Amino acid sequence: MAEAPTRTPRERYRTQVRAEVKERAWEQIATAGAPALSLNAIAKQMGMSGPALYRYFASRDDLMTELIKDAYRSLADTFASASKPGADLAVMAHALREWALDDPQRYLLIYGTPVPGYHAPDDVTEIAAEIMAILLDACAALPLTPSPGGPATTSHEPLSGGPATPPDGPPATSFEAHLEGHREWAAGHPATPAVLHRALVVWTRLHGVLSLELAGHFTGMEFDPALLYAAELDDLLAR
Amino acid sequence: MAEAPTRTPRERYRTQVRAEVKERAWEQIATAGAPALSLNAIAKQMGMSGPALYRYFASRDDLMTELIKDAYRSLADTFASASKPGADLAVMAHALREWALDDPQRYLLIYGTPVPGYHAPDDVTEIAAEIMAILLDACAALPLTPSPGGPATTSHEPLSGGPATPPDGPPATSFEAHLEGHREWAAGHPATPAVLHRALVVWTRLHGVLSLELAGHFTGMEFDPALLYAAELDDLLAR
DNA sequence: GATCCTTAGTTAGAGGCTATCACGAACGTT
DNA sequence: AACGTTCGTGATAGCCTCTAACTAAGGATC
Repeated sequence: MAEAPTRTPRERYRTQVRAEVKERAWEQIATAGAPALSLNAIAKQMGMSGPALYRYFASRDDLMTELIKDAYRSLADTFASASKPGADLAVMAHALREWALDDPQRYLLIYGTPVPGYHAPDDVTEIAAEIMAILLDACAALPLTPSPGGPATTSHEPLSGGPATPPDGPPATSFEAHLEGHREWAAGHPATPAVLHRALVVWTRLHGVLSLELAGHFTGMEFDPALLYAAELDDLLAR
Repeated sequence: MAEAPTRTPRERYRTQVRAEVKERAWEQIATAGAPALSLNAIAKQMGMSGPALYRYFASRDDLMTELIKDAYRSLADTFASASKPGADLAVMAHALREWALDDPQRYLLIYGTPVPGYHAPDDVTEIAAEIMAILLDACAALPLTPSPGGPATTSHEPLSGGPATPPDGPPATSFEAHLEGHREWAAGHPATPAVLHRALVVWTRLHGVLSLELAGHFTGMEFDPALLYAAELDDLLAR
């Protein structure tokens, strides 16, 4: 979305064309899915013929990765602005859902089926890290009150957070112990293993509900996905 | 996978060719993704030219939906055989993960990005219902021991299961109350709202971890997804 | 066994797509 | 005014899906 500051009228025109191409691309993706995206069709829509667009995008894949980057950027921005005031995880989760429902295919472009060998370019993983940092902040700011964590009945380990394990205490579960030794992905962020665990769980659980909802796996069922999402969020905030 | 019992040698040959086509299709999907599936390429691989395969599959989409159905069938079968003895949810979850990792694109064909307007045919939704029934059985058989559910500190509602709400008691959370009025999707299954909720949560949480892992979103991070999956499963079994 | 019908496979072809190339036209700069 | 850069064109090659007409082979029937 954010192009370089246009100077000459030529650059101005160029960026304007690129933006229009992307716009039409998003329309195509929203209505027919990413695989149906066609540079050719976009060119015809814009009144020019076929190969003209190759002056603006090196290839179809090039356009795709740029769209993916824009999607990440958009997500990071909405995430950032939702966490502005007090880093409330609840409003972030709500913003995430709004953003996803606003354009399901955009969400799925990021979190849906990838092409098997795909490896995201560096600038994209940077934005992903930016998103993760925001999530970590929000999880670190979370009041890790005791709440559940009664005496563990079996070998089952509750998510840490009980009275015996304050937020900055030692890892309370084996996975958090594992995280203590594998936290390079959160390097630069002063988060305890419990916070890392919390962030991962927030991510996977919200994505789990959202993904199935967007893919239409709840359509036959009559319950309201929003309530399931809210229940999961509630459970995440309760512990 | 399960073709009709072949009688005449002609039918025999026909089903054999169809099976080989599907096999090659799965190879293509596994290596290049579903959008790259090409009837033409498969035909050439099999030594015949172009349109020959249209005698066996009405269209590319026809082949695709049949592959999707087979994927569902395969998942339902592994699920069923994993729940045979005592319907242990843990072994089912493990079987699910094994099945998914065995062919990520097959999993993603079911649970990944769909084409926007897609509506699954009836025989597919039937298999999906079959899978859900197995999951519901397993969740109903779960020992819903008290465990967490201490005094709810805020307005947050724990997943029901505390001493005050036995498995067959009244709904303990607002979402479960909602489910009580929207349980047509589990019609024919004598499950309490708490069990329905549990089934949905098992589904979404395991899918959340699995989906992100298969899509490669954990690759940059050094932790072991298997342990996160195990931790989530543990948490599901603990309550 | 000869006939006939069904099925399997062929080539040809329309129309879509990505992508490259060579050419002409417009533009801004010098 | 002349020049080099940039933009758009048509032509072309090579994929793809899918239809149509034709041929060859298989099985059933008389």
